[in-house]
Amino acid sequence: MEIDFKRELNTQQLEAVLHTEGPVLVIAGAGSGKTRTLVYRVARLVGMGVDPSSILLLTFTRKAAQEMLERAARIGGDACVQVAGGTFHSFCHRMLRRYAHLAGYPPGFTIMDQSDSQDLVHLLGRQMEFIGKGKKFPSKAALVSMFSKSVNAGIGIDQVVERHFPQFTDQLPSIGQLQQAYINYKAAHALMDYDDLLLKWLMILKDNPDVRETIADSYQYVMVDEYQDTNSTQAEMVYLMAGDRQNVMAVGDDSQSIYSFRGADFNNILEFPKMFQGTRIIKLERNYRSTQPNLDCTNAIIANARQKFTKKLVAQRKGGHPPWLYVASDESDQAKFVAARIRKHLHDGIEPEEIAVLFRAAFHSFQLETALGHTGIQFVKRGGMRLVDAAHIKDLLSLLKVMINPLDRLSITRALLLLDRLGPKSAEKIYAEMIRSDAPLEYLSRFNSRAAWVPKVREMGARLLELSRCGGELPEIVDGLLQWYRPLLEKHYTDDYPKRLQELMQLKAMSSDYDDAVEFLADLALDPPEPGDEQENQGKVVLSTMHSAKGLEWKVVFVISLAEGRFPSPMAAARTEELEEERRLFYVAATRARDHLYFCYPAFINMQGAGLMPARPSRFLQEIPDNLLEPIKGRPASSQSRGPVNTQPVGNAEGLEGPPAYRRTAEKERRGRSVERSAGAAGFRDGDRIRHSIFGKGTVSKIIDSNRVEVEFDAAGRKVLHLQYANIAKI
DNA sequence: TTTGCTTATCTTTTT
DNA sequence: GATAAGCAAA
Repeated sequence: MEIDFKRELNTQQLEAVLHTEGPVLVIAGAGSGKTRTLVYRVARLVGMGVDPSSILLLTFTRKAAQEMLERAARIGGDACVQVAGGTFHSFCHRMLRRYAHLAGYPPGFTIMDQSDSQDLVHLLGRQMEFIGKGKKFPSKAALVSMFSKSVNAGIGIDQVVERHFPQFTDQLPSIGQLQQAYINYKAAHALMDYDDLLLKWLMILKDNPDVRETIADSYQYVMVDEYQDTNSTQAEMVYLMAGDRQNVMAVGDDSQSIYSFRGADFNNILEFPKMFQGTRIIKLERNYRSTQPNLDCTNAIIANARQKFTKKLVAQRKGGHPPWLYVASDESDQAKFVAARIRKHLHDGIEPEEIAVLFRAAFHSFQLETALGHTGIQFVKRGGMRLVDAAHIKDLLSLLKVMINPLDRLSITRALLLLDRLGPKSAEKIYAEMIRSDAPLEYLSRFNSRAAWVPKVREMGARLLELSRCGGELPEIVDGLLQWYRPLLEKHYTDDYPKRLQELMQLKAMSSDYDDAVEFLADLALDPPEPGDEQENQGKVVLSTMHSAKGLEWKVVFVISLAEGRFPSPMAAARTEELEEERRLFYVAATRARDHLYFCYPAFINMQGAGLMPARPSRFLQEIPDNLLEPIKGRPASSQSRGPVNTQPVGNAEGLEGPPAYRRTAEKERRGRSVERSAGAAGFRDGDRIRHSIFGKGTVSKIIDSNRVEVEFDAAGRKVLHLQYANIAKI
């Protein structure tokens, strides 16, 4: 798509600022050309002779970064693709590979993705017998999100629990202990989770003026997209990397902040001018995407927000039609309606990839998926379950991980459990013995005991050993693992193994872009493959969660399941802050449409346990004045009227609004915190011989301060270790 | 110790 | 409808 220069430069302010230096904040509404502004600036700078690799462009997804650079290249020349950056996480990862030793990690650290973190927390929780007994305990997902919130908000775990998980207040001591165990384990095994990537890099920037200088020198211009979705760590990082030059350009929209659940704070965008003195603020308030009737409606949605936002959009396009509203009799009727409408639009000549269906949670589209299947309409689904979370993918990856690091406890256990008649107990035992061995894989390949599964274990060990020694290309290695795994796959997933096998082949294909398994695994964690990554999504309708729709647009957009109990999410109903975020989410969803916008909700929804229940329209839908929507008549059988009419039947949606269960437990007495820090007096001296759980034996070569020592490992080289974290002992 | 069966629980959103 | 915990039997 060619970029329309006149459009870009419709404000003189913008034109002026594109040439100048210093901090700039672009506050821009939906469809106002935020991304274009960045693209244009990159192109302009490179066109003016700025070295592209000195421009740092930080975005939210890697795909967004790529797309922007390609667009910039079309205006500013091919050199634009050399611009540095990507996602915050991948950028931090690159920096840490270089500087991790400054934070006490070896450069060969391993990245944990969300599910790795959950698995680890689960394991540790079981070990300390917090998880597993009859008592009610937080799910591993809840625990991980507690730990993450604690890190991102910079507050203690006790406050996180009190504020966001009051139902678990009585278990605070165990939760605190578990958090400490989690932190210790990560440090001792050179593991980093998503938060660590950001945090450790920030720490290095803070503690090392020389690194900070080097970075500030190499990046003359720093640009950040979707600034409303950054957290305070990211904001601070940007500040430090900008150095004295303060050439930072941030672009965002405070009314589109939808990621606070993972630490984003849209106050960042409001505080930007305070952080950077002399910030020029540009507001883009013209909307080039939607038509005025659609915009009137989306403006009405956001107008009800508690917090007043900084701008109101005016459409630049003429004509158009107000959003349609369809009240389906139930979810299957909703699916049929959407499928039929999609068919109509396709018939009218709209390309499939110009049509999207958006919903709050991944499972809301299940019925639609079957309906589309019946009508033969092809689709891709974005959001929800990721490929890398599927059991068979994890199985294969665990084999690869064991090959790289035979002491990776979670992976070795997972791999061993694949074997017949080998259960958790035996796996633990084998692992315990492997740790003590000098060559764990060889040990595995000669494993001896009286159990029936011994030959299988040996076979597995031998295969892993052979592949790790063969020195083949990565795809060959993956193929070798796959051949070993295939019989197990077929046995275990008798009904759908062909599909799973195909996905494994896809994984193998992806690995061919890498020389190194470590790099491959890191990328899988940071940039998990999406179904729509390749050209495959051409010619297919898009089904997407509202979150995954951010930054995208389509000609035709359906927003479905807008019923209380579905949207806003019942999980968010208890807290006004979260409800406000749901409203912004609705705003994001509705502003994705260029021409045709549909809202749908089923008059009856299936609630877990309760069966079919009458549903009211979402509160956000009810807030929209009637004249801004155009109802569509449904089938005769369905109740078509909008509004509270549907709530009259007995046992209506009131059940959804009962007091949240935790209120009751929250009242319970709270026990004092008893999280204790581990004693700090380590007493190491120069020349001490020590042993580290991962790096093996070494000699202390330098005492840096009371917290850190430098160790010369016999095998693993020189490392700086934090005594607080590292698991080392004198020998 | 493993497995297979039953039952409960619960389902946001994602780098 | 998927996943995990609980329990009984091999």
